[in-house]
Amino acid sequence: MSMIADALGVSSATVSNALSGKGRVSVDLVDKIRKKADELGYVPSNAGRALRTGRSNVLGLVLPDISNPLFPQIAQAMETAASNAGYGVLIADSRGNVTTQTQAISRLIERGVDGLVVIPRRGTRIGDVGCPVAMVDTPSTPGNTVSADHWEGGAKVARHLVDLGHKNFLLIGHDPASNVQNDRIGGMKSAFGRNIRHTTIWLETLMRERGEQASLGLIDHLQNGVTAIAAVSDLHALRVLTELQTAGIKVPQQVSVTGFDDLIFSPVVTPSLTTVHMDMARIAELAIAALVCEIEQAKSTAPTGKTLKRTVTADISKVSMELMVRASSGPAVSPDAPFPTGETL
Amino acid sequence: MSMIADALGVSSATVSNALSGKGRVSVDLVDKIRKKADELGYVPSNAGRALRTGRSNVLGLVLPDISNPLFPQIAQAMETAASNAGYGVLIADSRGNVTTQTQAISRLIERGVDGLVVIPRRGTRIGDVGCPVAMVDTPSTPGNTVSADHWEGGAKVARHLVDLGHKNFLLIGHDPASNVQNDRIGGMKSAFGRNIRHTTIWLETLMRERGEQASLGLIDHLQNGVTAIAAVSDLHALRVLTELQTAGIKVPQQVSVTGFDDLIFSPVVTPSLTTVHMDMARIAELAIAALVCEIEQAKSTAPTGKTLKRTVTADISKVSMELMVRASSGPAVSPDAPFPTGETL
DNA sequence: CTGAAAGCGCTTACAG
DNA sequence: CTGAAAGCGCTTACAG
Repeated sequence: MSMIADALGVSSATVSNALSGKGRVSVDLVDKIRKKADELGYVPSNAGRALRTGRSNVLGLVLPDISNPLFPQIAQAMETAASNAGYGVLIADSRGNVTTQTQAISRLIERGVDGLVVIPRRGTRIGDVGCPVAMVDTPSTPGNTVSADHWEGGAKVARHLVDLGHKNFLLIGHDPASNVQNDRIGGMKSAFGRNIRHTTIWLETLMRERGEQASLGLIDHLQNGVTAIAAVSDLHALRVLTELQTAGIKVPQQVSVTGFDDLIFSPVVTPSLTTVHMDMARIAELAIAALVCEIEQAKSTAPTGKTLKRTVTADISKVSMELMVRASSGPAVSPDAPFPTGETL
Repeated sequence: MSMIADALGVSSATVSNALSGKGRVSVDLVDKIRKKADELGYVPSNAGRALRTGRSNVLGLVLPDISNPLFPQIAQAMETAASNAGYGVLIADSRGNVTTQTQAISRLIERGVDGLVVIPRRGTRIGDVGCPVAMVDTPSTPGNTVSADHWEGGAKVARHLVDLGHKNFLLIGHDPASNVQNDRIGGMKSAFGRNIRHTTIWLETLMRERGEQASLGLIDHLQNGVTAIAAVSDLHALRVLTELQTAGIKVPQQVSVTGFDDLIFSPVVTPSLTTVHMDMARIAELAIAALVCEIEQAKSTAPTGKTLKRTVTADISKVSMELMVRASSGPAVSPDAPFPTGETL
């Protein structure tokens, strides 16, 4: 910056003012300075600015464990939203447990992030960490900033299946401690009338009891009259789908299968998976906006002495989910017809 | 820091020396300073340090397009490796095209990263960006720093299938411009003797010609004697697998199917997918190590005036891939037996 | 073994 | 409209 100032015979203060567009500099000088800056390939030093302003323009993104196939969507959406707001994104993986999540958070704080977006591990609460935090989990989680309306999503798939004539459901969850999964399943149940039968199985519990490779016992359920299997994730839906297909059972002719999240493989498998899609871009935008707003306020609070109340954002905290009807769901088999046994049963 | 110094009646220089362990401070003073620092909850300012040392201790990770389901593994491995080396990771998504890749890179540079790990878009070359760059693509790409030995991986699956008696292959790629995919397919072909027949189809080409939903025409190939289908990604293998199953064809009894990358769903589908696994943790470690090494050199180069040659690391630049034999590959159907037609053919 | 001093690159009152 | 000056928090020669 001082090079520009010297080259033009002005002060560095003027250069700073010109480049930041804070006015107070004549138009021609601004032009000359801009030109010179480009010419010299000037790149402002973040460190200098950060030291002076006390803000790094970097946000931290704390993700739960890696195995979540939704991670790409989340990270990409957050990066885009942050970048549009002028922020960079530092990532941290909380690798499963709460301890590493805490460590990850402090590592980010040490790096001087201005705020944190955290996708918490199964509803862990984040204490006060000394900087603004936007939490994205599910509307029912206390402290949640923005998230998809998982409950509504559950209700949507369930209604879709009920409309197709299904009356006997198998609901598949993974982790009974997950708020998101509970909301999805809760939403499904809320859409069932009293003449709908349904049972829920939690894969983690099942696998802990019977081992990783345990069969899901799908066939038994089908013989008990289940005609629709709704999973809380496309990953589980895929597992169900392939297990059924291998047993010679036709989807959706004999059973309908639905998932959640619209994962990358969902549209390309055969039959393509009916699922519920999340508008991650929107969620990220809102989360980042909330964060940036809090950061700005924090800045203005100190000088003015006024403590601005956090804007109540209850009305924008739920982002609607979209039902994607594809090929894996269809009309229920007539309830009178005996269950058509698959060839390898 | 000055608070600690004041509280203890020493200079901030001493506090700095004590905390950084650069010696030159008596043991008891170090102890006292440490204690005080903890007591006051001292967190060193990255900005201050960065401004002074000219290094941010942050690395940039440039990823190609979001749809790559390998992204979680990559990001997580890089974050872990970087974090172990004392670096944070700033992400940037190059969203498809080369222009945004370039923009992403300059954004990271502006944020003051000390180095860049870039997973390039289909073999785009990265020019001089003014900071150390580690590129992870495939050994055959000029300028590649570290990567899995995709060629060897291809050879491994192919050999596995040949050993099972397969003599007629369908090879499935996606993007003919991808170095990685070409190496994988090249490796496969290298393992075929002269009595092996094989044809290759590229999905992107096919879909551009016939539309997104185009059938892969698998049945035709099977009727022409194909007994093994090897894809360059589990995603395509899954597509093939479900398309075959829906057509009533048994995997692996009638056809073997293999993929690449050991994606999250591969072990849980039925039949579980035979695939090739990449040691991302190792690759990330080596990439970060190479980068850190270059960064350190850059630092020491200036004062000493010596220009250290970049260490030749050709011998560690290929990380071996591991064949994961699972349920989707099996013995070839006898070449004499007529192809057993699936029920819906 | 410890301290005084300079300076990394920026921004922001303040004066002119 | 422009400039001189101070200071953000650290580290690093250099003196003592």
